[in-house]
Amino acid sequence: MHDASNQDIAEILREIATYLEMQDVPFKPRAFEKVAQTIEGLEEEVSALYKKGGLKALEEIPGVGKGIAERIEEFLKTGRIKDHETLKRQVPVKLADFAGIEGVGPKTIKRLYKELGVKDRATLERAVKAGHIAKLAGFGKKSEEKIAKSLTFANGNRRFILGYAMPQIRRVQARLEEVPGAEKVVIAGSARRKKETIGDADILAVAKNSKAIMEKFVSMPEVAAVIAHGDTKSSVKLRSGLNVDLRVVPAESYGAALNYFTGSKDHNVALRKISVAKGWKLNEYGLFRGAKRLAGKNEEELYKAFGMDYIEPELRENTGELEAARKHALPKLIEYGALMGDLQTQTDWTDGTEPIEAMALAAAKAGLEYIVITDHTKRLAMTHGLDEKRIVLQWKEIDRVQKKLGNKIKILKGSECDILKDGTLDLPDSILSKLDVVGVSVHSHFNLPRAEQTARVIRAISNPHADILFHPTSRIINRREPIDLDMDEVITMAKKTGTVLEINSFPERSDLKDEYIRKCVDRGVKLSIDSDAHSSAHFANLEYGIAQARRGWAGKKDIVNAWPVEKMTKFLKNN
DNA sequence: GCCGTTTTCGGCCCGACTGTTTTCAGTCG
Repeated sequence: MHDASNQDIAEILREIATYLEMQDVPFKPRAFEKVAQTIEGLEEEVSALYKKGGLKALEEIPGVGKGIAERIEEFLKTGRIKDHETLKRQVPVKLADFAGIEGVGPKTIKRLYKELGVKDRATLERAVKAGHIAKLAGFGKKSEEKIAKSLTFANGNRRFILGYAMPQIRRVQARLEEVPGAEKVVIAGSARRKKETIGDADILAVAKNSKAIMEKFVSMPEVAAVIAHGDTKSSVKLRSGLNVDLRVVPAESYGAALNYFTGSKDHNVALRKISVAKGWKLNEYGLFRGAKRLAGKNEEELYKAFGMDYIEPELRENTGELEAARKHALPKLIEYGALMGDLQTQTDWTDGTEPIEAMALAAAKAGLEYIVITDHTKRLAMTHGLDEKRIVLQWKEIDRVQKKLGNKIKILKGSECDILKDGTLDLPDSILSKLDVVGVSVHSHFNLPRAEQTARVIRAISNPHADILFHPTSRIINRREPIDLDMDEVITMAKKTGTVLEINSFPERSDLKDEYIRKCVDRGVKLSIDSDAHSSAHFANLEYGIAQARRGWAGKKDIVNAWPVEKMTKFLKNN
C-alpha cells in the first residue's frame, strides 16, 4: 500500500477537527487541529516513525495521545478513519472546497448544507448566484457578497515564500510610515520570526491617529480587497494574494502587542500559561497583576518580568527557548551582516548570468571579503557544466580578475561538483585537490529509496576532497520534495569527515531546514550560509540564510563563512 | 483529546471585527 504522507494525515485530522466543531464538541477540535499542524511541520515521515516504533512512536509526537495515535494507525493501515466517516456522514460536504472562503467556518458550512444543500464549490457558487444565502436567517447581502468575493480568489490558502513576500511587506510598511502621526510601524508575525514560508503578514503600528493610518492601509494601490476595516484592526488582500493584517495599539502596549502578534502561537500560549501560574494576566495590552501593569511597553521588560532574557523572534517556537531564557542559557545567534564570505556562487561560465568580475564586485558591495566561484560540473550538461579542461581555463580567468581587483575582494576557486548516482563525484580527484573549496550536490536521481540515497550522499561527502554538502536535501519549496535522506546519519557522517553542511539562502531552497541546523549545532557539525547567487542581485538573499541559521540556534562559531578567510580555508583543509 | 514546575482530573489563550443583530455568534489569528 502507498504510504500516507504527512500532508494526508494532517488533512484528515483537520477534517475531523472541523466536523467536531460543527457538532459544537468542546476542546477536542483544538486537539486535532493542533496535531494536524504539528504533523504538517514534521520533517520525519509519520509513516516511517510508525514503521520504526509503532503506536509508541506516534505518541511521542507532541499533542498525540492514545486516541489520536490509534486513529493515525488506522489511517496508515486502512487509508481511512472510522470516526471521520461517521462524522462526515452527518454533513457530507467537500471541506477542502471551503478552505479559502473568507468568513465561512464550520458552523456556516453546516448551515449552508442543512438549509441550502451546499456541499462543494459548485453548489456554493450556485447558491450565491441565486441569492439564496442572503435570505437565510442571520445572513444578509453583505455576507453573501463576501462569499462571492472570496470565490473569485481561487488560490485557496497557499503559503508564501519569505524571501519573495518580504519585499512586499516592507513596501506596505514604508507606505504606512509616511502617514503623519505614525510613530512606529513594525513587521510582526511569522515574517518577523523569519519562517521560510508565511501564511499571511502582520504589521503593528503605534500611531496618534489610528483612523488615518487605517485609511491609508485599505486604500493602498496594491490592495485587491478589503477584508476588514476597523479603528484598531484592518485586514486586506494584496493583488499578489498575500493577506496583510494591521493592528494599531497605544504606545504603552507596544511591547506586549508586538510579542503577541509575533507569536508563535505556541510560544505565546506557553508564556501565557506561565503568566496564569503566577496569577498574572498577559494579553496584547500588557502584563497585569490585577489592575497593575507589570510590563508592556517593550518586549525586553516583558521577558524580564518573567525572569527571562530577551528571546530573539526567530527562536520563538516553544522548542525550549523559554526555559533557556529563564536559565540565561540562550545561544548567541549569528548576527545579520556577520558573514565574511560566500561559498557558493555561479557565473556565466555555467548557468549564472554574470561574469566572474561582476559577481566578485557585487559580493564586495554586499560587504563580503571573499567569494568562492562554484560553477556546475559537466554532468549538468544543460548548464554547460565545467569539465577538466574548462575548469582549468576558469582558474586562469579567476587569477586575472583577482589581479585586477586587488584587495577589493578575495576570489577563491571552487566547484559545485555533481554527485553521481553511485555517490562518486563528477570531477577527478586530481582536479578537486587543486580547488580551494569543493562543494558537492545532488542534481539528479531525486527519487532513490532512502537507503540508497543516504549511502550515495555519504559516499560523496566521504571523498577527502569534498568540503561542503550544498543544499543537502535539494528540496525546492512548492516545487520539489526533499530527497529521501536519513539526515541523522548524514549529520553523524559529516561530523566524522568534517564536512560542512550548507544553509542555502535561495528563498525557495532554504535548505537545511531549521530543525536540522539545530541538530548540527548540538552535535558540533559546522555550517555555511551561501547565497547560491546566479546574479549580482542574489547576494541580498544571504539575509534569509542567516535568518534560517538563527532559527536553528546557530552562532558565529557554527558558521564557517562568518570566519576570516584563513581560518575558514584552514578548517576545510584539516577536516 | 491532551496534559502536568500547583494537577492523573480539571482545566484547556483571548480579544477584535463583522453582520445582523437589540446583545451576540461566528470567525480569525
